[in-house]
Amino acid sequence: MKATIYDVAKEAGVSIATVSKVLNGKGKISTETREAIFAIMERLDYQPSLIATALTGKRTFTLGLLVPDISNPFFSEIARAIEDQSEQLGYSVMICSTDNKDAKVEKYISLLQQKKVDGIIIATGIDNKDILEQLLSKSIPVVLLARDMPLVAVNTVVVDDYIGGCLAAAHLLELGHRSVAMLGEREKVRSSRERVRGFRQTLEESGVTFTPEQLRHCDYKVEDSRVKALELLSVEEPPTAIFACNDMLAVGALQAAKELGKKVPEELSIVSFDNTVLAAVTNPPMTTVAQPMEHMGKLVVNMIVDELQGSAPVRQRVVLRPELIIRESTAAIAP
Amino acid sequence: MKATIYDVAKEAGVSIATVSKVLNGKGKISTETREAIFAIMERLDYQPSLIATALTGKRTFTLGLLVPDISNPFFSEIARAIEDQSEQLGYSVMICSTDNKDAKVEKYISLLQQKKVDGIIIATGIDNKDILEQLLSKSIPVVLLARDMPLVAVNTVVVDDYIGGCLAAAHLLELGHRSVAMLGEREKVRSSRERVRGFRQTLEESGVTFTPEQLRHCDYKVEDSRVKALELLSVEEPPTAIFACNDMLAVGALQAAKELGKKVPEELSIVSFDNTVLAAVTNPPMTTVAQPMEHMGKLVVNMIVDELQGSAPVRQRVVLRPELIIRESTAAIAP
DNA sequence: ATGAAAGCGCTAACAA
DNA sequence: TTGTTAGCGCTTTCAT
Repeated sequence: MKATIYDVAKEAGVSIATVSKVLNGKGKISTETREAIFAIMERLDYQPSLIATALTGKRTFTLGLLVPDISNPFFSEIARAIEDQSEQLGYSVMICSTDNKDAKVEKYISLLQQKKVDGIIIATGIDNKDILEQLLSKSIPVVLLARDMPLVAVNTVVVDDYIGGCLAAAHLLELGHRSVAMLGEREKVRSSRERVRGFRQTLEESGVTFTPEQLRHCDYKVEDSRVKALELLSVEEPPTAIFACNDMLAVGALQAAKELGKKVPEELSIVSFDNTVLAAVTNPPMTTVAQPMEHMGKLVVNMIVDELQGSAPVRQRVVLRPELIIRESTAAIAP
Repeated sequence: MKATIYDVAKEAGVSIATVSKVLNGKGKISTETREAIFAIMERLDYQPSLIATALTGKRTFTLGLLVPDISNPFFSEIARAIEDQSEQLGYSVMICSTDNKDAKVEKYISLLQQKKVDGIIIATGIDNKDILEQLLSKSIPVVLLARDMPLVAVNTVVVDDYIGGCLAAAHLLELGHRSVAMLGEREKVRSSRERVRGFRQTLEESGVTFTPEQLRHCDYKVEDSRVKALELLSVEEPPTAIFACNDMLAVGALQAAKELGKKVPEELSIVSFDNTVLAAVTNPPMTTVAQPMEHMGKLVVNMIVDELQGSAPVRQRVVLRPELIIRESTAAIAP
């Protein structure tokens, strides 16, 4: 079997307490025994059991990450950022794909608690806020990422969706577009609504009208957005630009344009949101409102670890500024 | 604090042994006390600590997953499949992105062992096979996924890369292509070499020559493959088709074609490998050799869990057949 | 049908 | 400087 602290102690002719001390660099231990013990640990290939450690009340050094779907590029990119920072700080991360189903959320949350994870990062939608509130009462650090529940007092890291919408609109306006459309996510998605709001408001401030018919809500599927984009483009006087709420939806718009024989960006400009790998890979490469994913991931694990360290600050809500990345899917309208 | 088994026992006026038994449905317990105990567990919102359970020698119900990079669509899609099957079977999964660095691999493996994961799925490259051999001596189930180390006796799930290469060549041949090129991964990547081998052999069997100059090795970056594709296409008599070793490289080829003003598929056919979301999202959608990712994920966790259940079969190597998905990036050569 | 007690591997007082 | 001992929360004989 694997060597335990007892094996090391016996082999070194000391008590387990001594071994434990050198292991944790605590107490006063003579250099000789310390060295000897290290040597023996090495020789026995001793690895302290984190399970046992955790049982004595210490951390498990594991974080839970709830996302809708880890195979969605946005979340897998975020996950990578979170994993990297976690690893830096000595933590591992457990991924949980919820498909945005409350039932799965509840199941995973309870599982994570049983596994005594040190903190939970929630990047998935939760319809029933009671689930979240109950979790918060459990004295385990929780941070919402890329999701917002303004009515709940919980640490949050989000991008400023409203500004993102503004950025997209301003860019299009600057290129001379006056007739634009938008592809949003389902209505209940808050961030999508905010993007719409910023987009619309910026347009209207420039005297460009944006009516409900110029907005379509889609599922997160290119097929759906393709169809919706087709609708948007098949009217009497089609828009010259489309703002899609995320990269995947923008792909659908791109396909619709191709289907209609419209050249992008010459005949139709498209701007997306997120800046995942998808945006860089389309043809043409997509102009997009980028979310600072690495930064978000880093921040969110730092917040959790800070809270664990006791330096528990007041509940905070960090709002990051998105950034417009101009690539080749947008152009000035033909004169 | 959280309720423990002691709280439940006390509340029910029984011993913790009894509670433990009803918890695990073991031993003989009168229906009355059983019901009573369940009621109390409910009321106290009692959740057994999996840490404590694990310490008594049982499973941790956690699997480790080593991938090069979880933000790479191929691996995030595989991860999703693994997560789903794990969840079905009651396991959680811990992700570890190694960047294909042996040092990170070693670090993560040791960490996973300390956390007493029940099994490890390795979908990352390992240069030094000693690392793997040492792990295998540890009596913890290990399965290699989408990676091959023929010299090591370890359970493996892979796709038949050779056949994949054949499929791509056969498709191109059938469309009339006689002058083709290929974008591979770095030479040390075994699966890439196999794809090349199948591709070349099928061509040669049809009397089509395939020389070393028609093959370029790339890093996993669209920028690199774009450059290499540009080279391939900038010769006297450029190929009429390119087979890229994975979807990302195919994107680079697509960009190169565009840069040269070559229409895909009219003037250049492209076939890729993997069938991740990228292949579906390009313009035109990519013809690709698909890996059965969901199936691979499912299989690999089943193998681990079977081994844990003691039904330990002999070491096996499961080779899945890839499948050609024809989309719009390939066409017959102009007459 | 139920309970007492040992043990899983480690940490943390408190002694010595 | 080092050792003794009591937990942490649960499982599992072995008694009763």
